[in-house]
Amino acid sequence: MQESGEMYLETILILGKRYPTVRAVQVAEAMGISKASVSRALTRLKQEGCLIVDAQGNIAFTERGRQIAERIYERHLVLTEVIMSLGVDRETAAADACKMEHDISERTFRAMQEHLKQHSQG
Amino acid sequence: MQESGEMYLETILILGKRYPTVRAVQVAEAMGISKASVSRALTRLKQEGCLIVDAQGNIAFTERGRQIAERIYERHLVLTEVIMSLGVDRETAAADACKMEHDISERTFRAMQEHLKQHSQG
DNA sequence: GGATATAGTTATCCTTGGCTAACTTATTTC
DNA sequence: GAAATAAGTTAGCCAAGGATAACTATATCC
Repeated sequence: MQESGEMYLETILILGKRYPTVRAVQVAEAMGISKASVSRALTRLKQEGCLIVDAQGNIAFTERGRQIAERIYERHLVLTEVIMSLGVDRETAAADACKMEHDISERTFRAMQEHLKQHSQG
Repeated sequence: MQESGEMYLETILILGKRYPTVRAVQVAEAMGISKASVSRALTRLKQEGCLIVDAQGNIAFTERGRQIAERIYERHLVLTEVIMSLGVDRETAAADACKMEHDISERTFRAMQEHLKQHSQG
């Protein structure tokens, strides 16, 4: 799974928390890219078994797709908090988290999460 | 400057610390990519005013190129230490630092560096 | 000094991931 | 129900950044 695929899945997950249904045009709007690009990306993500799109154009996750999306979204939230705990403003922290969430190892992510727990509870 | 350009410059900087001269073939070897790819990348980096290659094939930095290389290399070293300070092994930390070094904002980087200072000095 | 090694370049191809333009298909709305 | 709007797809373009293959140029080794 490439960074861009993960970004699509994460965006769809977040849209799904706000709206009863999610369609391609909302993804394009949310990500600030053309609907042509979204259309092609959705085709790839369907082929990769991450998404299902019904006849009405409603986008749904497969189990695999949901797992990837939730993993990335959890990383996004935790990494944003970790960076903010160092004194960085929320907007900068979120932007940096959005890059890091795709890159870092499970080990480093868990270590950062653990560090946050220690320092937010203590 | 794209991530890949930064990786070339960082690699050349590190090779320059170990060897009196640096040539394309060493860069290819160090990065594990073909010399054709290196050749084309060096052409781009020359055009962007980051590198100079003499008639013998020796690669040298311009001021601009050196600044980019050193900025990334400093990030690499500091981020590796930051991640290791969370209990992650050096190899994993270095691999993650290698991704993060290209992505994160100056603000977040400095905050991480500051955090490391506090916690290493005690 | 001629054959082999090594180094570097060029041409061509691939994939990813953007774009616009043009088309089709739905859905509204009068 | 016809026209207009919205949604989605397809085709073709671009740049980045990899790859091979084939070539040139330069060392090095009998």
